[in-house]
Amino acid sequence: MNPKFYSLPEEKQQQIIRAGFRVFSQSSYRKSPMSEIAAAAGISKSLLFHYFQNKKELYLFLWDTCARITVEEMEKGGAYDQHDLFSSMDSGMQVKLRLMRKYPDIGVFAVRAFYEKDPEVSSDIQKSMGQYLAVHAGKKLKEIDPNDFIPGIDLEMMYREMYLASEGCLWEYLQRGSLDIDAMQKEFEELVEFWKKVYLRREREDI
Amino acid sequence: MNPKFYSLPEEKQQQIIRAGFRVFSQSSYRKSPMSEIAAAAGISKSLLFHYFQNKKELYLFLWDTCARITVEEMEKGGAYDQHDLFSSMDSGMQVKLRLMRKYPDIGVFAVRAFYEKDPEVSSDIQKSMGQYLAVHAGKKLKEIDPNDFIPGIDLEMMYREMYLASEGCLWEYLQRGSLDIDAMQKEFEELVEFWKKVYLRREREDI
DNA sequence: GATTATGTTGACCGATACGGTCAGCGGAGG
DNA sequence: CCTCCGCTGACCGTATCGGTCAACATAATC
Repeated sequence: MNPKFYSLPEEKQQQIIRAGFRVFSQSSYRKSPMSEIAAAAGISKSLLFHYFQNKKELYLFLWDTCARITVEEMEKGGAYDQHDLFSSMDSGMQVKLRLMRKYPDIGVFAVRAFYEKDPEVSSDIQKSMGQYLAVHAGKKLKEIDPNDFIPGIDLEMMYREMYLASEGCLWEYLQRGSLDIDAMQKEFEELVEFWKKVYLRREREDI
Repeated sequence: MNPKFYSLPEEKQQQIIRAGFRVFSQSSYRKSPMSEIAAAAGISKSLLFHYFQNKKELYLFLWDTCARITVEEMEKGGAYDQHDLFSSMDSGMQVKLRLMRKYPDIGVFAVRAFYEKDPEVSSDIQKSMGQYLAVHAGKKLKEIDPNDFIPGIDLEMMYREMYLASEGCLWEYLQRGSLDIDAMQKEFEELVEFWKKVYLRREREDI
């Protein structure tokens, strides 16, 4: 790819990246035309080909960018640090939301790219994903203390249940085209409050 | 549309419908070619045009079929009947799962069609949706008794939380291409059991 | 003001894919 | 043998695709 892309004003770089995420998140690789990305970025198709040699290069660049900034933001946001269950879930979601504010379609793009079947790119995606997993694996949650929670509860189910509800929340907002991240954030925080009240031992006693 | 479609063996009708749901659920209306649907259905493009005058007619037929069979199955499954919270949630999900067994992509198709922006079909979709809503609206849940649940719980939050987790569960399974409905059903039942234990008053006392 | 370097585009190319048509194949029934 | 009918491959005109290129605009350099 053309190194001049990086000397572009940051605003313009992000415009192009956002456009790429947007278009590639809506259709498969093969059905996402360069012309559409250029139009969404507000530049000409020629200029897009000036920065990226071909479609594949742009696609893999976007995938790499997606993975890179996700890890960066996660580290910056302290999502890998050792906290209690709720606050680590909270910091993880905060990072996700901050990322979506900057790049609204990054989440859907990541999922689509990961499951992309087109032989022109699929193997590269899988290989790259493997490297990222190898580097950042093993960052686990601190062992949680069962005594913090209401007695008899299935902690694994509780965790999975919270995860699923978070995903469902995200997915529901993604469905409507115009995603209101402020509303999402507020709803997510309400969810966490609700879980604390229901699942935590001491909080329950306050009722 | 050609009435001969209905005199086709049911198996073949379903093949075509399934293929339509599949292709239209993966891309937008404009980017879903008839040739791909025909190939997925195992018939020639010509034959597809023999049963449906054009792409739009097929699309609207699929949308109508989707709405019709959903309502039919919901009624047959007793999802509109008056039950307690958990069992009505359960029967609703059972219907959804049974539908997905027969037409794996019907759910994603419905969502995509509802949010479809293409002017060639969007207005027809919205109009048709309005009619369905007008007919089947107002079927509400029975008033639930707060005394059944643990004291002090926010019932509205509880309901929304359960809804979100169900959606998140569905969405997660949909992401992996090959969806294992049996596993989904099992996991959903586990979720309901978990909720009962955590949210219901008498169940909690059993612990 | 002339010249050069840099950023950007519209027009264009060959190839492919699209929605839709149609003549005709092949098998079953008369 | 003929006729009907389900079904297809080949085809048509057009649109769109990935990618190229000459040229325009703008600003810096001399």
